[in-house]
Amino acid sequence: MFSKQLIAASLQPIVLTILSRGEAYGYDIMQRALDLSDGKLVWTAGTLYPLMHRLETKGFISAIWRPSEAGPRRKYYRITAKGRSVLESDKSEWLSVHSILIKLWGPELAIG
Amino acid sequence: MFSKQLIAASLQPIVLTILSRGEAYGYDIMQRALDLSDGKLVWTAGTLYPLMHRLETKGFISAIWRPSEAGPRRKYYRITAKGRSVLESDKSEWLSVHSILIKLWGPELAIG
DNA sequence: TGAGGCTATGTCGTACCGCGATATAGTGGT
DNA sequence: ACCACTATATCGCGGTACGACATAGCCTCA
Repeated sequence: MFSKQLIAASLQPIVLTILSRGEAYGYDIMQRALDLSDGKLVWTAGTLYPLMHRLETKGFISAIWRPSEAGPRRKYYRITAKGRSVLESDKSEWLSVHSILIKLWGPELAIG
Repeated sequence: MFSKQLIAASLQPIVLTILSRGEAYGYDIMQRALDLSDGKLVWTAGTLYPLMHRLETKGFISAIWRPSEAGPRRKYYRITAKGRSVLESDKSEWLSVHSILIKLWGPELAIG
């Protein structure tokens, strides 16, 4: 679907944004990303869980184990204050690069 | 400046877009990217030249050596038909991911 | 003459990361 | 009993940004 690089660039902002709306567990986050992208953001467990661990190690999110009503226990994540600040800078970086691309893809005079 | 991942996601589209306007050599491409990003896209030689070699190997660009009027000889690159087609799909992938992010971040950011 | 700076291209090593493969385990349907 | 879905975890491979280093031509200033 999307290139490895594009996935890499959008993974963290998407996960942090989802968590900024409230706590969620890994598998749920995968499903939500799949839904809101019309099936285009196909993450696998080998992609998501290592990312969640990295985000936790860096202090961007925190985790709590909770039993499920039906099925295996779940690890619920919450975004931290540090995570929110990182999300804001991720947003601004993305929008900055986007504006450069739009400028490039616009009229021919975009390049000196 | 920008995260490694964002750089990785935008490098190829930016280089291919610049070359879609006409031939250019590596060092020139670095300078142009620096200019049109107001100094934010700071690529180094260790980033750019291996990329150019990869793009050439993949058949997205082709190269011709030419002497410089003053200074070392230059390797001029041109985008190929395959490269143009890759650029189009890069564009559409980027815009697709962008629209997902904008949707996530809310309509107020879509205006700016 | 020569030292430093800019242009111009190249390679190597390190660190990081997406992702397929694999493992483990609880629950529910046929 | 078997399969599918849920849920988390780890390992290894391949790809890649980037700092460090190497090479070389040209120009300016002392």
